[in-house]
Amino acid sequence: MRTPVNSKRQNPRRQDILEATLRVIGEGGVNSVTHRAVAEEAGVSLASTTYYFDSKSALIEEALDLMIARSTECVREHTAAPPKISTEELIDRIVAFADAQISDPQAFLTAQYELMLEAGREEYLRPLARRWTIAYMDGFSQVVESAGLPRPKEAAEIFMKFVEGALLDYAMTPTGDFIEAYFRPLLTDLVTVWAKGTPG
Amino acid sequence: MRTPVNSKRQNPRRQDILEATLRVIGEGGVNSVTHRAVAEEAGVSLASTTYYFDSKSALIEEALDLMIARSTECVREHTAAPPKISTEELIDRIVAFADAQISDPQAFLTAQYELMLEAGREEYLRPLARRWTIAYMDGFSQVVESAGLPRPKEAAEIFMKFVEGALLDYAMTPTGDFIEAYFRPLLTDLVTVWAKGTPG
DNA sequence: GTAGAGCCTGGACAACTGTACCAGACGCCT
DNA sequence: AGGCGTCTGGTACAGTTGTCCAGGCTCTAC
Repeated sequence: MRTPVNSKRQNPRRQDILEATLRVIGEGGVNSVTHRAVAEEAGVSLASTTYYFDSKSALIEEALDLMIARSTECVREHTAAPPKISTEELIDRIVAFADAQISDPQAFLTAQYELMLEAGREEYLRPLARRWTIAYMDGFSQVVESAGLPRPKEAAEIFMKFVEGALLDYAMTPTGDFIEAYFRPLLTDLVTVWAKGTPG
Repeated sequence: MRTPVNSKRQNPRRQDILEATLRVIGEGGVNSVTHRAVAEEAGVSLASTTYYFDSKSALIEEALDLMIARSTECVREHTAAPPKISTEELIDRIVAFADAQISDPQAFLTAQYELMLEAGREEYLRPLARRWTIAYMDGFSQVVESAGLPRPKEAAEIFMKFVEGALLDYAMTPTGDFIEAYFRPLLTDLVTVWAKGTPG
């Protein structure tokens, strides 16, 4: 017996298929994923997709897993902060995060929200979605705490919901200068009001 | 020539099909809509769905139209307010609205967000989605103004995004006492902080 | 070289899809 | 009664889908 050179799980072709799947999801949504569409996008044969993944849902689940991993990484990047930052820097960081979310192939933003909705229906996606929410929440909590805002837990919770709602709106109708013309002013209002108006 | 007693557009069976379509959307998402599923749900023959609607997308579009009409009605109901209300009543009204959104067949909540995402992709849904956003925004603006909060436009914008984000989270992982245990406290924080901490 | 194990693919299959067609049933007017 | 639109259910059909499998390929061990 020999050790397989190409272990199924880390075969580069397998990765290509996953990437292609994400692209397909981004373009047409989770439900536009078909073996054929993915295979064509990845430039591999149809059977490859069923060879590397037990079923379509397995493929989708793993693709979403990958997406979440990246999204989580993105949150961490933008929220990892030194112990003390100013309110202005807090705002900058959240703005930078939102910007990253929509600048990256805007597709993925939509895909994230789609996953959340799908998770409301499909049991097997719940853990994934939950993991994602927690990572989000952790990041926000940490950065808010670093800024020394009063009642950081509530603040993080509120800020996060606001960001989610705003990004969802953007996903629906992408507009030109969303970040600077719309998002930053509102976020600034929200954060400064919270910083000044909240009893410690 | 006679005027048809049963104009196609207001035939009760037609309405049944639309209602059934909404139920199907609520249960399995927009993409789970098939002529056969709708026909079975409505208890009519397969051909009826193609008889009353030119195509599947026409059926879906009209169903979403109906959904939006109801959702808009719901917003109006909860935000129509006398010229002067207290901050507490503002909170109560928004809470009541959120409660209505999730208590009604929770399905519809998911369907609304799905529509928003779909609108980001499909041109033909944009007008629908835009109409919906505007109605939402109008309602929030009005009720916030009635409460005499400072900078009502910004407040409405922020509150609405927060509500959207929170409801989206609920759609993802419906939890027991969402409204009273989670939503109301956070909203109260947000509104009172805004009311007290914002320079007029 | 040869054998054989793992890797990959073309092609097939049954299931399901949107849509169209048709023969007839119902209700209403003359 | 007769006749004519309105409506209904059954069925057909072509296209797409997920999944499977038999066989071809490549590489290693001998």
